[in-house]
Amino acid sequence: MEMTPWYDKTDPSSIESYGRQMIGKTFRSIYEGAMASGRIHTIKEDKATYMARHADKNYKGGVGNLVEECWFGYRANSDAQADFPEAGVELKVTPYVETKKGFRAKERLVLTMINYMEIVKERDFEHSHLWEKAQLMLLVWYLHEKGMSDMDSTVDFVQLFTPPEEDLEIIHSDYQKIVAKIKAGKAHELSEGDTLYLGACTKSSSSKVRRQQPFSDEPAKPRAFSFKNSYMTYVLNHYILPGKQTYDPIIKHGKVDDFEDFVESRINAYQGMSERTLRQRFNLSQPSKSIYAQIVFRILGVKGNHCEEFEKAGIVVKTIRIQKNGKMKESMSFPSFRFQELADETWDDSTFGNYLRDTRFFFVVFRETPDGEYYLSGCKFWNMPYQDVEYGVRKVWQQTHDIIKEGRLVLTPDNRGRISNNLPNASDSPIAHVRPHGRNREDTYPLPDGTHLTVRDTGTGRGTWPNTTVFTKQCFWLNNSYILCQLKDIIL
DNA sequence: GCATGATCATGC
DNA sequence: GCATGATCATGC
Repeated sequence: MEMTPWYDKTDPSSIESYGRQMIGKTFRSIYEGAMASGRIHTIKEDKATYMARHADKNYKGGVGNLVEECWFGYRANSDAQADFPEAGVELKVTPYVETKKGFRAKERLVLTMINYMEIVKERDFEHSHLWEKAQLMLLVWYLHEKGMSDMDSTVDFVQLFTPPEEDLEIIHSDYQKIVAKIKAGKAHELSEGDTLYLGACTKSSSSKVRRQQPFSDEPAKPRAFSFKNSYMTYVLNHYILPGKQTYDPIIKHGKVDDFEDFVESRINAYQGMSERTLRQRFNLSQPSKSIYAQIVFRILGVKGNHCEEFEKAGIVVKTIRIQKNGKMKESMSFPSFRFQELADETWDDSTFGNYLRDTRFFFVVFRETPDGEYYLSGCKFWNMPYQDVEYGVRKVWQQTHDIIKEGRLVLTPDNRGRISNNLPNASDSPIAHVRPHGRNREDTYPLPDGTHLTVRDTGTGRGTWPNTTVFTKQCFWLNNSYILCQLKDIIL
């Protein structure tokens, strides 16, 4: 068997070029190669045990440990120290997935645990433990395919990565926001949506575990610094994969003190202008449904309805119209869910729960005046407060989940051709509800295997609706009254 | 006037 | 063609 040349562990580019020789190999073959070479002495287990352990979804080390042991030949450890201390390089083996729209990172990239008691003593970002870990990483990407063991995935890309200067500004201020929250005794209220590229993600073996924090008696969930999924998706598409289209950045050159402050003040410079005036100002032709979003992006000086920073941060722009009567006309909808997927999830790793935990929103508010025109009135970055997600939305989610999973869905046809259901309504919760969201009633998803709809016999319903195993697409909505309440501080 | 079921419209 | 954001419509 051919011996792969060893590498210089003090030299980043040597580590990278040695790492590149993994490209095209499966993790299984990396293991087999290591065993055949007789070079690796740290693995005492037999093949079957080792394989089973590393292929286990619950074994967090997974293929990362395998690469460390079998390719680079050092024993995997969870030391706080860098993986290649002499070179200052951290090894990260990370999956990506294929979607209908291209490729995205499968996960956030976990960098290092946050030690609440110690981090508040750190001098500054440049001297932080985090920066030590994140300033130079060897990213090893593999495609995760559904239903396939990662052992059979091949290494596709290997590349040294340092966050570019313009990202560093934002990462730096994310770090400060997280530390400030801990210093304010609010470690238990940390949320991934608080920040832009760098997040404080939960990290523990069970959702019950709690850690001590320095300035409050309230125990907090253990968390780690991570690059958000949206950021890693951008890194993958922008720096790793060739030929991906890019979006305009808002900050084109120079530095700004704080990204969000900058964006808010840009928008606020147009406060008080009507939709019509803004449309003329930016040469936008006929008003359409997306006119308000178009205005926002034109003000921010970017083409299209996307921008680089929002993509990286996973920021979702929501334009909000408040009517003369002071109410929001509509609640806020989200993508419809697949019933089977919802039934298979638990709250802690639910699609909707994670979306709310991870997403930062940028609300831009237009208000209707007595003349019937809408005027730009203000804006704010927002993410849902911890309690509202974990108690308020959770209740609605759980109720919906249980009804679908247990096959307790009941439809009641009325005498005007409409069919009501027993999923949580807006009047059942101050925060969220469930409503249809498809092309029309016939736009459906299948119900979980073995369940079907119960149609209540109301006299009009009998025999009208066949026993069916599909149901009109539904989604979670945030109540308009709730959103309005969250906007209180910017609505004069 | 609101709640809720139903549907439209745009962009990818 | 569909996902997603946005909006309509009507009975209570």
